[in-house]
Amino acid sequence: MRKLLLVEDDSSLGYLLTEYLKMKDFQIVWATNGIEALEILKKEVFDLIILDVMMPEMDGFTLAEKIRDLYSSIPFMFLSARSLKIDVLKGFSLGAVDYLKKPIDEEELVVRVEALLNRLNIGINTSLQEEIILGGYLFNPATQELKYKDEIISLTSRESELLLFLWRRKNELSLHKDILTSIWGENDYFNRKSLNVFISHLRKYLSKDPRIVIENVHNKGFLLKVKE
Amino acid sequence: MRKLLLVEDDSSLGYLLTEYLKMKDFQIVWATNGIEALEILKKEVFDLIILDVMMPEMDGFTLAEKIRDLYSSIPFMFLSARSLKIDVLKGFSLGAVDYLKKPIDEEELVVRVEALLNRLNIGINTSLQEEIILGGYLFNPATQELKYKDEIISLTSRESELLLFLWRRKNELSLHKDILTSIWGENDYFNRKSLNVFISHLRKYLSKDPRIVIENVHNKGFLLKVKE
DNA sequence: AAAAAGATTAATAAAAGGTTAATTTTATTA
DNA sequence: TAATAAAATTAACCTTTTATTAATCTTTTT
Repeated sequence: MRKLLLVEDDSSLGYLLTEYLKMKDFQIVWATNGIEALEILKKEVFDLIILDVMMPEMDGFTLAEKIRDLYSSIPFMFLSARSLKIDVLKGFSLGAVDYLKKPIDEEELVVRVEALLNRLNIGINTSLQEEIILGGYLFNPATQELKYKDEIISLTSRESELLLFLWRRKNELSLHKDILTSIWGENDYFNRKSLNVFISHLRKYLSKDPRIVIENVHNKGFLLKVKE
Repeated sequence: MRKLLLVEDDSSLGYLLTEYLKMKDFQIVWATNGIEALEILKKEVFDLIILDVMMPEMDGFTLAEKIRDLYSSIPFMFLSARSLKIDVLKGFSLGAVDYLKKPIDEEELVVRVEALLNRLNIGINTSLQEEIILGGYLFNPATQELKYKDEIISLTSRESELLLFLWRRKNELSLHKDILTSIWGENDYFNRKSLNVFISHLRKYLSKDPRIVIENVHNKGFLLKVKE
């Protein structure tokens, strides 16, 4: 889970943002001033810090400088009512990854934070084609590859479609009828024979991990079981 | 040097931003519409794309979708007079790294672009010498040259475009459909035959380094694998 | 035990892919 | 503008891959 530190002295805005970000599945710690923020940073690790600029005692810019010097790798962004150009430029010159002008729209804040963390964590060359974890196997439906340790098994289109179909209903029964009409287009005697052949292929490929099994329910269909 | 593609139909704003960004030591190419932008992207590599949202013919959101599907690794940001929340959210949901509301302040644009490039991908897409490292090869899409040690292979335009296309989606599947519609313009039987010929050429050129291979996924597409 | 359904391996034919060469198109230059 | 060169497309031919069908054996159900 992504963990954020919010530094905001205004208690109503602080509370609102904290609750909203929690709802959006962020882990969030709220500090009400700079000193507290620095104390928290000594003990915990964060993915991103969100700083208000105008705060009593220590303003956000000063705090950002300290954070940058002490923990240079943690990205931070500003929230500010001061939307003067000079302030925005100052924010970025201190190394901010973003500068949001108040009034803050919580939804916009969330999508910006997500865009930032996605880029930062996952990196530039992240594939949109994701891999499915299947016990000790990795299955990539886009490239039709099934990996087990160093070994790569190239699946055919039908094999890949069938495995994906079963995986989407894993631990649930997939009816012959549904598989055949969805993948083959027609539910008849010959296609059903064909389905048996492909089930057999998949079982062979998946035999390296006993936690992954394709079970038959007599006269009903098949079932991809993924154990614990 | 960092290389940007600006897509902006308004000529005075386009000119202003182009000149300003040049002054700030960016290499910048300005396209006035989506079609032109896609043509340029076939031949050149960029670190960041800046898109206007409201444009005739093809709007920025539609263009962004195409860019994301074809060249998933290039970050893009929006410039827009439409500051409605729904537009900002749409921009980020398409995968934008930032969304700036017009009127644009050039200085703020520059610091945001710099912050992005510093954080995200310094020198990932365009290296200083503009050359792409491909195992033991150096590929320069601008000069269409592929170097291996002392040897220089001159690629034709098609060969170069195809290699660039595959490289931008390296280790991911590039669908026949996407390659053909992007490079040939039309996805038909004959162009697909032609594609096979060019794949064959590239494989021959790239055969000196076994870490670089072009794999086929039957009935789906091709995949440039760059190992370790 | 008989009949039906399922599993597995192998054989076959169709489609897709790979490669080289010939032909057409496009660009260059004399 | 005609001759030449280069590039892209099309053709021809061969190889590989794939889905289907067949053949045979095993399991399940009644």
